[in-house]
Amino acid sequence: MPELPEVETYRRFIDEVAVGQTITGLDVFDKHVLAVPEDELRAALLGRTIAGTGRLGKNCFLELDNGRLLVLHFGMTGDIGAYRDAPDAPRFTRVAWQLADSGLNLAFIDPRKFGRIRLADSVEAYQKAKKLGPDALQITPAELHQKLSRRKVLVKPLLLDQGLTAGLGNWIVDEVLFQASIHPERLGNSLSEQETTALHAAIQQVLTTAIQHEANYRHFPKEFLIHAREWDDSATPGSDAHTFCPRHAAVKIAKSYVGGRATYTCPVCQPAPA
DNA sequence: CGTAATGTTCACCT
DNA sequence: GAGGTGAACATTAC
Repeated sequence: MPELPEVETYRRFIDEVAVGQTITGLDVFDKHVLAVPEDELRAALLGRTIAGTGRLGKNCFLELDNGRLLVLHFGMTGDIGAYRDAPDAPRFTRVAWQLADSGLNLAFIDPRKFGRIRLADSVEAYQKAKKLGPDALQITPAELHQKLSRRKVLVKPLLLDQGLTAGLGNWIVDEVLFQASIHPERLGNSLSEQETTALHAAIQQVLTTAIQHEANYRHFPKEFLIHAREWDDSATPGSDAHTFCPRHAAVKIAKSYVGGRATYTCPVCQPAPA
């Protein structure tokens, strides 16, 4: 799940559950998701109070009272949760933090274990170390245009590149390109300023809409392409209406692979480059 | 049983 | 260096 809107939703959850709380315990059920030695993590966290939260792209920050950061990246299947008693720990909880005041445990849940937990000295240091570009909600139209226009690369992989802008994932890139009527195989340097402007507006619109719906894709507006993705089949068995373009009732959404990733497009809305 | 999967990274090739 | 391709990671769910 975790693209920018999910991570923002997790951040808000952590903000409500954990800010102001002191960390009194760390449970590591599977150290595979730790990118720092467990001892170091324990020493850095125990007794510290969570002063606030932050987010950059798909990375979530818990700001400690000494200025350091606990950084959560959720990989492909990560999630966040809370529980009071050990038997109630969500399935696939890999790490949990005991919060003194509420008695709750904050859970890092990750079935596939591609997520990672690390420490950082500051957002800037982390951003530099991981070579992350500006957050997808912060990048300006001019910046986006400049970055795209310098590269002779397919626009879809470009938008997925966290160094160009941070936070866009596979589903959202497809949605954004559909909303902006741009084919994913257009080259970055082939986009007009007008197209980049439309792209920027689509990024803003899709992300803010997704966040409003707490990243629950099934609640997205019906003019969103996302409903054409295969996973919606299981949500609405027997119906195939959703496999058509929201703007062209007779046009089937096409599935292909761009940059090695499953890609959905409307052949009419998004004409392939010559 | 086979297949695909929301992310990231690295090796290897042109 | 730039860009493309494919695999690997670990595991579930369909």
